[in-house]
Amino acid sequence: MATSSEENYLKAIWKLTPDSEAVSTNALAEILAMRPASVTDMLKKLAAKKLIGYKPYQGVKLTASGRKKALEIVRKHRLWEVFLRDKLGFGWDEVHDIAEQLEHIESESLTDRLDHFLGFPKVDPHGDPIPDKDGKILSDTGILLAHGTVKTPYVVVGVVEHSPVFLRYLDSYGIGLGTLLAIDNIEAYDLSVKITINKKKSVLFSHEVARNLLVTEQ
Amino acid sequence: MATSSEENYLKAIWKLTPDSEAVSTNALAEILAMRPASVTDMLKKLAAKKLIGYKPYQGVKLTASGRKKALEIVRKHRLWEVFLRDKLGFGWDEVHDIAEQLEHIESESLTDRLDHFLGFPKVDPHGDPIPDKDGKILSDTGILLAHGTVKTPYVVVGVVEHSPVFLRYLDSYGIGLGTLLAIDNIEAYDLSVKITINKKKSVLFSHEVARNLLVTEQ
DNA sequence: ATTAAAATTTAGACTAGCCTAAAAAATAAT
DNA sequence: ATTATTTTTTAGGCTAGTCTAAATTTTAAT
Ligand SMILES: [Mn+2]
Ligand SMILES: [Mn+2]
Ligand SMILES: [Mn+2]
Ligand SMILES: [Mn+2]
Repeated sequence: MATSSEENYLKAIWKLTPDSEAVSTNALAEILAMRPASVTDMLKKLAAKKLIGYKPYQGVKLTASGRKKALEIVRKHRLWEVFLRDKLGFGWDEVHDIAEQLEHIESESLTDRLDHFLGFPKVDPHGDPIPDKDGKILSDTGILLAHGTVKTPYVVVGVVEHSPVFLRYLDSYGIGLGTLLAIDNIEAYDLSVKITINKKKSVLFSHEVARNLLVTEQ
Repeated sequence: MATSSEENYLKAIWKLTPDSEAVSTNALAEILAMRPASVTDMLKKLAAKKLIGYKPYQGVKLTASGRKKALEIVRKHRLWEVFLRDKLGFGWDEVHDIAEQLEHIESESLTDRLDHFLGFPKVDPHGDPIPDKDGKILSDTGILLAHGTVKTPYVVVGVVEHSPVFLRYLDSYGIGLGTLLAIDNIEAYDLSVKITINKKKSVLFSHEVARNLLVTEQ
């Protein structure tokens, strides 16, 4: 029904406003790595298909059916990421690019059988929640480690930044989903943080790292 | 590198002449369900990329690199078919259409990990051999049941016709890869065959069915 | 050897999806 | 309230991949 390109636009709009606020043409062009003029063209097509609400110069919003479609793509993307890691042994830094292709495979039964095969996972390898068959999706849990308090025991539940280079950096410290972290202290000067990983080694992270890690207490 | 469309053309050429004979424009148009004029256009593009040898009015042949590329697609297609049946539980009548999409996913490591995950299968759900990483592929085994002799014990190793309707017809008789068949007799009038399935029930098949079943002795 | 038929290519057109450059509208600054 | 800046849209252009209709070439039939 929808082309890969259309699906990428819908997903991008959803990512920018999971709660269906208005999104600007430039913001879309930015994350799609495309020119604003191209975005305007596509927005007209999506509007003609009633997948978005679009008034010139006013930004766009997903319609109910557009949001449903976007969540289908997100669901497929995240399920495939789980498959790639759990079944094929890819690292969390490798799964995204391949899932970008796999998310466009069209077959409802494929998606549902995959979900079943994977044991109905709740989150993907980056801790992001996986929408269910009906498009229901849990809200992201966790706070930024950068907003955490000293001495509180935390567990990593997700990442904000998804770039392979960041993920591999975390790998190099043995940090992944489920890793226990505690803040030893926060340096007032540059907000860098001293962290104890898994109750063992203590290391220093920049604020940049701390505000890209999602954690929950306990 | 190659587009999905280009890949489909290369695969179609390979299917028409696995041994790299010349293929006609019309034959390609036929199996690609496209117009000859469109095929001519694409042949020029493939020739420019040195994937085929093309002389106007003379038909086309795959070059070594074109054949390699074609076999990569066939490898991916057949591996995904195995995945869909073995891991997700799809029937052999359902896997082809989904594999038509999955075969275009680009990632060498994905293909190789999938192969490993599946236990390096030798044949796909229809009995067709799966090319290895280097493009080596076994020649099809088996003879047509229609060419078989009475009373010889045969085992089904493949199908010629791949249509879901034919495959489901076989399902309805409990016939799949590995099923034991014996020809009780061949009717001289219309070449219909009386067959014993798995040494149990005996049924009558048209010649049409018999020449779409591949079997080997014993 | 001509002529007829079939196969193939060429010519011209269309859509999707992108682009650049210019125009228009909205927003921010004076 | 103008003017300047930023955002967005319009206009026109390009490529890939398809199509129809017409021309050309090859093959088959007389
Ligand atoms: Mn991802
Ligand atoms: Mn993810
Ligand atoms: Mn197939
Ligand atoms: Mn097959």
